[in-house]
Amino acid sequence: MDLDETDREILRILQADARTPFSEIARRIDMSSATVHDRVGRMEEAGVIEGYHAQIDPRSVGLGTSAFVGLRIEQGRENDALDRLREIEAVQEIHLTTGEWDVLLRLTVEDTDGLREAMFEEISRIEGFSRSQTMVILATDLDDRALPI
Amino acid sequence: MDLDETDREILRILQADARTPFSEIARRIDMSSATVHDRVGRMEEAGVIEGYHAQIDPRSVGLGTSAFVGLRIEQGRENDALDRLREIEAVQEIHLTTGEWDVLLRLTVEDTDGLREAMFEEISRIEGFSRSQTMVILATDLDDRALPI
DNA sequence: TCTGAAACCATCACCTG
DNA sequence: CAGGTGATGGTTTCAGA
Repeated sequence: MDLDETDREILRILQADARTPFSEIARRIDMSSATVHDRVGRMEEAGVIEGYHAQIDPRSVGLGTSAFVGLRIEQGRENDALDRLREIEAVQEIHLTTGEWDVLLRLTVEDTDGLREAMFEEISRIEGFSRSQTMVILATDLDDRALPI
Repeated sequence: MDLDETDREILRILQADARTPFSEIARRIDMSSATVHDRVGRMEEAGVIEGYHAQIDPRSVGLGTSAFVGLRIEQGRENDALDRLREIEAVQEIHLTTGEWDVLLRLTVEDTDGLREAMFEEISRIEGFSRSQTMVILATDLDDRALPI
C-alpha cells in the first residue's frame, strides 16, 4: 500500500496516542473526520496498522524481571523447537538472528524464581537447543520508542 | 497501586485492543461505563497504564531491517555513552544487561545500508564502548505478546 | 459504584469538485 | 474518486446521589 504524507501523519498521531479521537486527528491535519475514518480503515485493512495496545507497566502487575535468552538450535529441529517456545507464557518475543545465537527470546516473569522456572523447567526441556545464554535486564533505559515514520 | 481482578480484566482488554469503547468494557465486566472510566483514569494516574499505541507494520513505512546490538561499555563512561545512544533515531530500545554484553540495543532501519550507517557512522563514534556484536533479525516469530496479567 | 444528562464522537449514505 | 456534509445513534464524561 502506498502511503502519502497525510497517512504518515495519521500514523504518527496514533502511534503516540492510539485513543486520539478521529475528530481531533482531523482538526490537526485539517481534514474532515470522515476522511480520517476512511484512511485509518484502509490502513487497517492493508495491515499497515496491526492493532492498538495499551502499554502497561510490567511491575504494576507483578512482572518485575525480564531477560533476553540466546539459543543455538540444531539443524532440522527449527520448527518443532519454535512451536514449543511459542507455548511458553513467559516468552514475549522470539527472533531468529544472525551472529552468536540462532534464536533470541525475551522473557518477562515475576522474579528470579520465575526466571529459573522458565529456563530450567520449560526452555531447557525442549529438544533441539544446544547452548544458551541468559542476559538478565538490569534496567531499561529506552523501551519501544516510536518508529521514525 | 493495588489492582483487583476487575482492574486486571480491564487491563487485559485494553492491552488486546486499546480502542475498545469503555461502554463495551463495561458490558463485558458487567459494570457501568462511569466506573470503567474511573478505574482507567486511576490506573493512568498511577502509571499502571503508560500509554496507548498503534502497532504499525515497520515494512509498510519502509523500515525493513532490525537488529540487536550488544555492546561492552568502559567503566565510568556509562552515562555519557547512554545519553548519546538515546539520540540515535534508529535506536528503539536500550537495555542494561548481565552476561556477555553490558548494553543491548534494538535498531530499526530501512535496509542494510541503514544498518551500516547506524553502526559505523553513529554508534561506533561514541566513546566508551569497547566491543560490539550485531545480530541481524532474520525473522520475528513472535513480537510483543500481551503480558500474562 | 451508579444514574442521568450534555457534549462529544463515529459512522454512514449521499453529495461535490 | 478522494474528500466533504449532515444526520443519527452511540460514547465519554461529570456532577450528584
